[in-house]
Amino acid sequence: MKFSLTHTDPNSKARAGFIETDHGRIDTPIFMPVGTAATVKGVHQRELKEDIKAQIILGNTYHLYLRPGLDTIQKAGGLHSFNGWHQPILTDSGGYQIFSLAAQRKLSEEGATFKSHIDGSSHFFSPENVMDTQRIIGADIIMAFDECTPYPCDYKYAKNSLGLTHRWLSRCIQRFNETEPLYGYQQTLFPIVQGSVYKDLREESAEFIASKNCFGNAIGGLSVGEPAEEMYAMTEVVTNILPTDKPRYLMGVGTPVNILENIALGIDMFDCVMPTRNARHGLLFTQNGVINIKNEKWKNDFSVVDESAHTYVDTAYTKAYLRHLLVCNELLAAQIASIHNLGFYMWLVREAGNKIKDGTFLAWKNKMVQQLSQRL
RNA sequence: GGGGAUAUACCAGAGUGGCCAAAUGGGACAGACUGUAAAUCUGUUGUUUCGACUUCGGAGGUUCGAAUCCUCCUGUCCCCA
Repeated sequence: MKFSLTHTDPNSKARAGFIETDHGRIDTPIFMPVGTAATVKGVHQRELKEDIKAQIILGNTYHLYLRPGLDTIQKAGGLHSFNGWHQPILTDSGGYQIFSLAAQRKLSEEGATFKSHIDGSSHFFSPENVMDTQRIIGADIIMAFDECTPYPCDYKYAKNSLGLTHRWLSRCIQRFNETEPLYGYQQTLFPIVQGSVYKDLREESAEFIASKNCFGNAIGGLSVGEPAEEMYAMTEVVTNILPTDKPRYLMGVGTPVNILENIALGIDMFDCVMPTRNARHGLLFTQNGVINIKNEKWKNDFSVVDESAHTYVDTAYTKAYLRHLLVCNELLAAQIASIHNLGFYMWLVREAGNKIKDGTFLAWKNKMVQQLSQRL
């Protein structure tokens, strides 16, 4: 696996480049659609590749471990073979589930005990078995097992949690280095910076993570409810420390504006459920602002979904029709809206890359940030 | 022709003397959603100058007090002939 940084923006810390993996190339900056349960909800792999132009998607260790289970994934020959997506995949480790399923887990030095959200059964995740599990799932990029702290989070908790995440990271790296990929292609491990919204903890964490000299580095524990300004402040603190010659992944971010602002701070990789979840709930992202397609105002608007036409659905259907499908709770609504939103997100990061390459990123970003926040 | 039932907000439907401007669904209208327990969740849905005011098919009556009890009228449904 190889990361090449080809362009840096003279007016900001934005960068452009590409990652080469055994499943293909990833241009950065990149957005990675989230496909928790081995599918990006509502979207065919073919649409992901050909219409949306996704280059890498996510999967989730916790969800895939519970269903269909590791035995099935291994028999399938790994996640790529199982779901028919033969481009790069990244798996989250379950660290986010420590945050989102907090009521159903117990943390210890050794690891985390979970109650399954499906049937209530108990399961134990440790840095070691999460590495083994991600070997079996077989993603190209796998994530360290961390604790994603909530917001707000008091300093003492954040500090203790950070220590645990760091100790877990050392164990993750050791296990990762002791094991081999199962399916004949390379895997790489990304460690995760934590530290909540505390500058000194973020600095400490970024330095520790950088010292591990992994292929790429991630920032976690943000976009969990904190004001955007705090998110940006923490990103900046961390990107000032992380090495420039390695990709930086800001986990779970975000809105189109969040993505542009964080690209400007030197982030290369993003993922977020927002384009797909909000699509299912009727929110469309466009370069002129956000549309709540369920609103009555669109009932008789027979203009196309999005004149920008980043994907075929944008001109194949009208706003009035998409609104109708959503109001009727038709499955096609989720599909159209998801393809649209993901196509828009992919266009956004692609365009950001183009602007970085031709040196006009900052002005373009500032103009876009104004437009994107509008409510249509 | 005889007997019985029923009428509640946009719809369906609870409520059968005061705690009722009226449960609950649905619909409608808004809002939320950031490493997915999410095709989910939340709010509003008579008027209002926020103190009140006018409502439960219509008219009248009983009562301190009526969606609730009584009388008549109107509509709808069911059974028998």
